Amino acid sequence: MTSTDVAAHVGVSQATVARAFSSPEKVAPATRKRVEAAAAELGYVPNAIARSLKSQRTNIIAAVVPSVGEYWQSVLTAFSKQLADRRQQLLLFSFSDPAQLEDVLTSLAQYRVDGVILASASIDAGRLARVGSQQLPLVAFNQPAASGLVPSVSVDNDLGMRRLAAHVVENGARRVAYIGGVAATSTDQTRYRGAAQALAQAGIACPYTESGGWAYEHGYGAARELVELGELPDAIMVAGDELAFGVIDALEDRGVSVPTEVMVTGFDGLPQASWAGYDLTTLTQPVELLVEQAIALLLGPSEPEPADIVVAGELRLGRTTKSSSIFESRKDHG
Amino acid sequence: MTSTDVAAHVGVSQATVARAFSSPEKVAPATRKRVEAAAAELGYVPNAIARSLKSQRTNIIAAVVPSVGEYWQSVLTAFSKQLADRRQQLLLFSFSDPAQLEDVLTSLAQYRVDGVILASASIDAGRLARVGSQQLPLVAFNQPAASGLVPSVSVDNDLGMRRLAAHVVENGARRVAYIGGVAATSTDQTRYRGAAQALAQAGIACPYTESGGWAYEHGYGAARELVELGELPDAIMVAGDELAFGVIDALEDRGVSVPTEVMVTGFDGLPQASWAGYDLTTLTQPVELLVEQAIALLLGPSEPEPADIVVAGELRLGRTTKSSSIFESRKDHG
DNA sequence: CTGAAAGCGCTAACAT
DNA sequence: ATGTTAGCGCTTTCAG
Repeated sequence: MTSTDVAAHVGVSQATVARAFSSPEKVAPATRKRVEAAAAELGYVPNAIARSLKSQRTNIIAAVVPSVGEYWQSVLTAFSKQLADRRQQLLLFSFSDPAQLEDVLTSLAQYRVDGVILASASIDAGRLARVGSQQLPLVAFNQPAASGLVPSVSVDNDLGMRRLAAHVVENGARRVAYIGGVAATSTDQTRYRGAAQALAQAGIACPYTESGGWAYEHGYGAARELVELGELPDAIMVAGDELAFGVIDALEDRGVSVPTEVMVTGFDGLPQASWAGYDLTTLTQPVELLVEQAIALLLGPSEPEPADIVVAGELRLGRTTKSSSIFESRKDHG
Repeated sequence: MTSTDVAAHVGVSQATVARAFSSPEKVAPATRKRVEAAAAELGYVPNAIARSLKSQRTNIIAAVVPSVGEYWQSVLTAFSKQLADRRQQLLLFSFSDPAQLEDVLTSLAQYRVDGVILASASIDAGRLARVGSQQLPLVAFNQPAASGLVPSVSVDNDLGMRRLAAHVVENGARRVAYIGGVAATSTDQTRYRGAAQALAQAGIACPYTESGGWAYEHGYGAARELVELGELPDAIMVAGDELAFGVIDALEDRGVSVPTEVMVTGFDGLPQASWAGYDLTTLTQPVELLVEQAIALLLGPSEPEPADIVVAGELRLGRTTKSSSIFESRKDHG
């Protein structure tokens, strides 16, 4: 079914049918009705592919997202929703291994999408710069390393970790351990730096342990090792919520109670952090807002130099740090 | 950058450049090298949009998926991965409200995708039939109601619930309650029927409570009401894992211990079900396998009549039902 | 093996 | 307000 078929059926030119759909105001109401009726009858729908070829706009935004991780899934959902509101579609490119990225970016280039959201901590600066040098509108999502190279939107990792650190210190923590995700990523580095610096100001050290990933298992494993080494700190600051869930479960499996013996903080503000089972103290990322900004950067007029938007998150106080009284009584006795 | 530009640069015809990319074997090795070199230098990548216009294949599969729910996110990830392996892209259409479905299906039609995955419990049979009558290859994912109307792939809800029911009965449950999701959906109905029938065979009733959704909060709310009504059963069978997490947390928040006082079962086998914090007894859906079958149905030769594939899940025994001893001792005393 | 030429279905001047 | 016409970048006969 093409516009030509409909045109023949109605007895107008193909161009009129096309206009009836792409700019209805340019066609007489009566003609438009007849065209619409015929289209409905014949089951005609304009061909977006053909339209794109001519107009050079696809109304498709590509999202390059890691295929795993609770956090990315929530981000994806937000993008998909907000893009739908703007009549854009989301073409999904997920990858599990940074090595696949090359392929992904190649097949992406073929689709002449209107813009790309690059959401992954594990893209190195070199590649980023190369992608950024293309024509294609691009925005890096939550990748501190992208700052300056390409337009980017991130949560304020530094501020967020400082606030979490301040909170555990207020709650009496004197010895703090930090469990990171993947040390090579800029997100991990930025978060750790924020925590370490804030704690240093309170005269507290913050030894870093790399868990090697961002998933539950990684957190679980890292915390188990910490327990086995003995010498548990007052608080464990964890680089991400999913990791933190693993940390909490590992601790409690080994009889270490949270927060009575050890406080735990996360980062991200996943829905599950609010679930009663964990009720995690964390830094909630304003995902909707971040996504909104990213889309604005992508679809809006391109700035002369790459904009870097940093949005503050919100401290969520859960029961994994509610232990001021415990520490105060400890101090009384110590 | 077009094939014509590259052709001019190399000194061959545009057709040769196009062939060098779409069917390299039809072009002399020497020419191909020169074309490839020029393309790399000029940054040329074939335009998939233009290709699709001519070839009538987009290599894009659309997925229509609810925008919320842990389960759908895991399904989406599986699709995205497996489609990438087959060099297909995933165009995502998410919707939060069944009312939006109409719009979604319309914009979907414009993109002339090669196939559609319809994954949502809340599409009524009428609409399904209408969509199915189009040209477009289609597969319904985990929608028992679709069976017979359009090709479909689902987990064996009935068998799964029967096995869970058998398990709780073996573990000594004599009074069982069922917490459903959305009663109007075929998934909910099929699961409940399986549980109710299996329990009936053991002479056990299975009163149904609708929680009104599939999210954590719905499970939490439904369980809270159950507790407030008093009269707790030996086991609560829940229609989905995410609901079950809410149920467990609601019970424990009110001092009802799981599984000592009440056993809980889920359905889906989300990653979180294996997390130590919940360690839920559930029916694990073989998501990878389901997705594989769905893709095969979509991309393979179309059958004369709609195929309905039903795949059995796997029983996962967690600690939310490990309580045989408790019940046995109760029986001793009762 | 390579080139010439005709479209795929639509948009956007331009003309009427 | 509508029709005519020329492409968008590619694939694909058909010749050579």
